[in-house]
Amino acid sequence: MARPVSIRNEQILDAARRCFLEHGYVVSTAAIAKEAGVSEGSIFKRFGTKEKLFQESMGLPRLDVRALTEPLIGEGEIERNLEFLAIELLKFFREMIPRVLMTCSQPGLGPFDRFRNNPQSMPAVLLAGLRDYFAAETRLGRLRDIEPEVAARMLFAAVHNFAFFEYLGIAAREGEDASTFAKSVVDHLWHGLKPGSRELES
Amino acid sequence: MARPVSIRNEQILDAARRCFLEHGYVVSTAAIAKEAGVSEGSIFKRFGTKEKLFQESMGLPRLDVRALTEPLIGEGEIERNLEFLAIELLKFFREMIPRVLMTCSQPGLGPFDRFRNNPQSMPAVLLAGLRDYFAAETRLGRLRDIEPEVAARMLFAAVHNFAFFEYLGIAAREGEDASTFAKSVVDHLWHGLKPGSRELES
Amino acid sequence: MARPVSIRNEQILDAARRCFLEHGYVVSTAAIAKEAGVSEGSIFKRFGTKEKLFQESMGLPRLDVRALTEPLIGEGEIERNLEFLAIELLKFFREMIPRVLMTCSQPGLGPFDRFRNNPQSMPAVLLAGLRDYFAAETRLGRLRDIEPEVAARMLFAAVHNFAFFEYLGIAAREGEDASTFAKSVVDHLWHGLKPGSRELES
Amino acid sequence: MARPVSIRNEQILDAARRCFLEHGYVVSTAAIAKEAGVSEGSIFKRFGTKEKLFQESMGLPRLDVRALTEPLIGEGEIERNLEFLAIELLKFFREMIPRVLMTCSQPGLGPFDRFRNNPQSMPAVLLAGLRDYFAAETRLGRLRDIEPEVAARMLFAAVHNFAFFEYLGIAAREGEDASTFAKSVVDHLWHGLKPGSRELES
DNA sequence: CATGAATGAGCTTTCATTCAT
DNA sequence: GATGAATGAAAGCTCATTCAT
Repeated sequence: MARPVSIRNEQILDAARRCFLEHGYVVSTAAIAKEAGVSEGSIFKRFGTKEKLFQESMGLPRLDVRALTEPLIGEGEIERNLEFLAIELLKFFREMIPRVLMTCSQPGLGPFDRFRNNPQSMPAVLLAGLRDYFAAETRLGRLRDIEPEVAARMLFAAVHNFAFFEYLGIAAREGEDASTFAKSVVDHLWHGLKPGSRELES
Repeated sequence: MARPVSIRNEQILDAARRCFLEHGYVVSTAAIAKEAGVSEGSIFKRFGTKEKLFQESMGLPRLDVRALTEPLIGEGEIERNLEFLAIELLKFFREMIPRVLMTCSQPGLGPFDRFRNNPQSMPAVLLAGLRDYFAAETRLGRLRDIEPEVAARMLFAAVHNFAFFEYLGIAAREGEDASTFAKSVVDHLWHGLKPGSRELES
Repeated sequence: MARPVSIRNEQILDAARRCFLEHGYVVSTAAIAKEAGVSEGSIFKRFGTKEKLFQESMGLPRLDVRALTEPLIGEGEIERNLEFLAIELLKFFREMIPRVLMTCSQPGLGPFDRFRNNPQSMPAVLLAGLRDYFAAETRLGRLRDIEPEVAARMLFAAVHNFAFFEYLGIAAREGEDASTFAKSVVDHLWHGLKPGSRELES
Repeated sequence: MARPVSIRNEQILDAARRCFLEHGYVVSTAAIAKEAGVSEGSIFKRFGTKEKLFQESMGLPRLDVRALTEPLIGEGEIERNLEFLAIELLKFFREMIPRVLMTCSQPGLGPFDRFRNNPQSMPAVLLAGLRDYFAAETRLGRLRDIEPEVAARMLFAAVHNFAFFEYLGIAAREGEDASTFAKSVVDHLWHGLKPGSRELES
């Protein structure tokens, strides 16, 4: 009986996300409304305030890391598994990093409250998932007796940094693509830097 | 003959830095003036616009990485050297990261223009310095025949990530301190993850 | 469907005109908003900048002088016709002069650009209209063989000066009203100053 | 014994006049100081406020019209005398008009208070001087029995209008110079517009 | 439900004026 | 006397939010 909704929330959130990422929090709600093709009134009917709109549009995606790692435990070559995980992580980071960086600009709105000492926060959960994978493989003897937290962190950090530099346009290495990077990182992580360590393999 | 200058630029820049980092770019110039203990007029006399003030106050510190690495080449244990470098990097990142993140919130003012494809940008120079150190040690045979770019990036990434998580308050590991972290990272990077690689040492 | 417009542009322009004429360009937009009974925001929504508002509110009225002169050609007594034109011109100048003077205060916004060497500008068109009337009457032999530009200019100038003095409150002659002034001017212009020229009539 | 004054008031007033005439009252005191080559402080030491500076720098020049007219009474041809007076008036108006127009923009500062109903004001005095000349010549029978106020006003108005249009850049007539204009005006004023009035001369 | 006109608080910026030297 | 650094009040303008339709 009532008039049906004709504007989808996603339509507004997508536009808001584009605007915020391009211009920062200071972009005007009028600009967002125009980008979304709706009236300013509609935005406020739905989201109440600009802050709420910002938070919702900058909401972090989730990655079910356990769904990725569990099938790998004890299966295949570890190096291949790690490369696979690196690539998957990278896809995720490419989406996440711009949003995290943008929200960092608004302390109080930002991820600070959500992240601070919160083991349920997305990065903490993600890291825990990786750590559990390394722990499982260690228990199976497929890895040296390492600290799984540290190994997980190093893989995570390498990929995070790659995505971060990519986003900022920092030219770390000429024409480096993601898969080459993943292979190199895993190779170095696997064999270590110590001289002689690789040669002993044969 | 005229009234002498009684307000140092640093006094304003420090206040601006504190305000921007605490509240984001949206903090008002009035608040900055109050924090600095000067009039708004004085701020604009010195810096012209809020944008300029933001850029100057968020200006990135430089780290002379070669001054750190050069004395290390061929000297002492590599692992100790890497731990030392990690700690120094961390000190630097703790200062730099908040500024980079904050400026990322204002595309157009931000580091984007300064970073994009610019091999003279601070992160690129820093990374190059580390790479050269790894290359030098490799040439001396003190490292396995690795890709120095990759090794440098992995160290850089690990420290960067540590500082990043620290800033965001992400609880990666209970009560982990910097020096412990550095030791662990270097240990894993040195020996690698491959089973058996450490035991062969003895 | 949206809220209907409830503020007419004229409402703002009239208020702006009153304020500018009373206090000069330096009057604040806040004062204009108050005078108009609207918010400052509404003024800027409509006119963009104070400059634009000034220009629009000080826009010069037009006088269709040909519509006035054409019915007069060859009809009635010339002296009466000229008195009629003087009175009409005066009405127009009373509205126009304050605006021209006010805009002269803002070189760059003022009438300078619109007037300079522009034969389509209001004063030029007005003068041309008068000149054509004098030329037409001269062709009909109802005027001495004069230069119509000069005659037109003299009538125009006399009325312009009357309005100018009136606006500035310069007491040129005790208690002189417009119609008396018009009669006197036309009389002197018609008969000239030369002695004996009038007496010959009878 | 005391330090001698090293800045002349004229230096400041000239600069102020140039600035006000070019940019209007809104020009900043800083700009005036720069133009004058002195410090802002010095301006305020001398003139107290911007308003006072404006008024002093826009002060109207005086013309001793009686000194011009009295030698002419009863001497030479009237037409030549009137042309001479027109040219002298024009020189004066060229200096005066920009200042009057500029001050009109600041009601309250402007000439309003000085002009309003003030028979001692410069324009009133000027006009009275001209009127007395016409009256004197009329008494001598060298003019038709006219109203001297009106004749004076017509001459004054014609020259005023010429200077006014010149200042605004209004193209009244192609390539008209001052002396031609003066001759034409006096000729028309002298002989009048009535047909036949000239021919009777011979 | 959707609109966009209207608002007013608050922003950045300017600038006349003061003051320490 | 002369300077120009410093001020702070107020300006022009923006924009998140409300509201009448």
